[in-house]
Amino acid sequence: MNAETNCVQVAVMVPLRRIFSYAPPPEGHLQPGIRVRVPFGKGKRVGIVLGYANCPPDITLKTIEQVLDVHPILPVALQQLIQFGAAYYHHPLGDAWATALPTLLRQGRPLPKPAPWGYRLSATEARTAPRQPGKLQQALRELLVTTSVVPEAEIPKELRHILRQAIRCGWIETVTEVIPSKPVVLPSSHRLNAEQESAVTQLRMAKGFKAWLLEGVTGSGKTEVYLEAIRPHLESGAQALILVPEIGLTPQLVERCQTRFGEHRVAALHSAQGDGERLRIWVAAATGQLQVIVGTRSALFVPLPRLAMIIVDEEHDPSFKQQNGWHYSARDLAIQRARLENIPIVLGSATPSLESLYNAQKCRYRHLELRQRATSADLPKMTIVPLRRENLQGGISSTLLTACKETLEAGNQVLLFLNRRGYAPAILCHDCGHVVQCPRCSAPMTWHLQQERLRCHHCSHESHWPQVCPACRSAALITAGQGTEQLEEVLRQRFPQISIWRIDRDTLHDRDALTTAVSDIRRNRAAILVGTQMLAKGHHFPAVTLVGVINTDQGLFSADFRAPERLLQTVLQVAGRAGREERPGRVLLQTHLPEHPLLQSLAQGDYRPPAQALLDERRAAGLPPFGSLTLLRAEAHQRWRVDKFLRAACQCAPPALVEISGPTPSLMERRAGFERAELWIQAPSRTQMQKALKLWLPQFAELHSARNVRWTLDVDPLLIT
DNA sequence: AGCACGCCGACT
DNA sequence: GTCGGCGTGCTC
Repeated sequence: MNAETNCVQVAVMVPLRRIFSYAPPPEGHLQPGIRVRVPFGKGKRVGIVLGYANCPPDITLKTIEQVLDVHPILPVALQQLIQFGAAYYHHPLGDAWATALPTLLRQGRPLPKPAPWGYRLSATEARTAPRQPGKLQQALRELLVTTSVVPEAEIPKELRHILRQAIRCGWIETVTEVIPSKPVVLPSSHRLNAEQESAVTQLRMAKGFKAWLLEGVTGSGKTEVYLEAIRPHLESGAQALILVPEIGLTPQLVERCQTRFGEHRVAALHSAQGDGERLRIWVAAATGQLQVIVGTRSALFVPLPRLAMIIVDEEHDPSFKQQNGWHYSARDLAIQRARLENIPIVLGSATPSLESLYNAQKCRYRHLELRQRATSADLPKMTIVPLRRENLQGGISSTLLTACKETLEAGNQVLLFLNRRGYAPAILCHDCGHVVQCPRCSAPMTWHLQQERLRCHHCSHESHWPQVCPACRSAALITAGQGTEQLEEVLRQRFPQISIWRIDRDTLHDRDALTTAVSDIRRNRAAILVGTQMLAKGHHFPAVTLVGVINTDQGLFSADFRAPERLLQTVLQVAGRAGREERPGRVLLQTHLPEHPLLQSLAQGDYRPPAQALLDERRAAGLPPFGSLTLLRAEAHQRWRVDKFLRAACQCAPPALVEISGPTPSLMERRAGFERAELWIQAPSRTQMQKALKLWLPQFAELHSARNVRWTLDVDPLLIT
């Protein structure tokens, strides 16, 4: 045996930062990217072949038990993407692969055969003269004689059952691979304005890798630009990938793509689908049968052999960053994928992340702007409502109540945004001030009136309303603060005749609930919508002319340095719900800090000036996107173990490359019964950060104090929780 | 992450 | 006398 081929390197799908070696199977040479089943410990695991290596002959290797694929399960570019992403986020390679593959493939199921793409006359049949009885048979034959392969989608419905019969008889055969048929000319769309036109033209001219930031105010028709930019690619048979932050946004976008490009060319891919359905779509994408995939984070890894363009919609949205397991940013890795596949990528948003704005300013991205709303509706007017000395009812000022009344009387709709579920975010003792805490987290319990339960929003803990104060035994416990449930209650008392919808995770249970609610709302006249984040994203409510932001101040005091940025983005996002169609809208921002410069700037209605101010603050503080940030988080049942580990990690840090602060307790010191703390690691550049982590990580992984401590690295963290 | 081995409390 | 708690150690 060749010295270089005596053992196979396998990334086993376990969260271990190691590659395992196995003796080759009798099947012969295995290409990188092929799945194998290997004996591992007591059991068996699925792994990915990485290549061959020269192993010392004295160690005994187990043998690869089963080769699961004939060809690599992912094309080379995606293999490289996973490799890159695992290295960049310092995550075990096998686990990164597990995250990237659909569940059934991860579990070792064979790659299913693709559904038939089209049909043709079998070789013998094509030569013989037509002799099929019956009109339908004759029609089918004529259809197939004129074209070499007829796509599934072009077979008329009434011929379908005859087709199945003909396949059984053998005079027609199925074709799975896509045969690029005559060039498709897709029906053209409605008119673009000059800005959209110019953006589309530039995007269509892009050749090879190039990143674009498409910054367009809400209602400026970004989606239209995406669709028109990918159109020529689809017409020539290529594919496009559209990433969206949440499942809630997929149905409407998929529908829009389908009406324009044809139902059979477009599919959604997201976690609410069943494993089987997901795999079917994955295979159809991988064989080129589907041309447009609209998907959430994990759809980034779907193989698309003729991929021509990637779109990341709402690129600023934090959902693109995975919060557990492999902490990757689908937006950042999408850029890497575009680079590896040498294709253009578009990041779109009305409120781009400061990272992307900065990259655009540094000319790393080409900047496209849409300043006009596509419909002639004006941007809503924003007004600050000072809350000091206001008489608040369930958190609503009389100013906002009056505005609601006027709006409803005019037959229009009101949207009230409050990013807090439940009835009250806390309950406290009127006598001693004690706040009822979750026993397992350092967070107050939220009161849910309908279910009559106290719930912790950070772990699964629930309890009932306490009889007496746990601290002083007083019975005078009262709710503190307002959640959406309470807001809804107050509004029902105030406007008994008006329909009120509350949209949050507590009122919407299944995945269609939001879509149903949205269409109900659209059919209604005067109505009030109360909701959290969920309501703010993407949906159009044409009759909404008043938006009230109940608790604007929430984002101004957070210890998370990104909170003000998110505040800007969220407020402008909800503001964008108002005054679409031809009705002018207005937005009222309730605040105790009316003079706050950020709010003053935001109230002008433009994103850019306040965003630029925040960017300048970040520069001064040396925070991202200026310099690179990584968090080393640790948690354990005992606080001393956490500190001991983090201090030991500090000790062995490569000097001069990075600046370390901490250990500091996490924003939420206790969560689900774990004590948590973290180290802040800063470096002047991403490159330098990577260099340091590469030297550092293997060392602290070996630390004695690392036992009993769960630790994770979060490179480019988004939420400081 | 699993899964086993390994030493100390409340039960048939 | 056992059943079983989760501490700790390993997985080619």
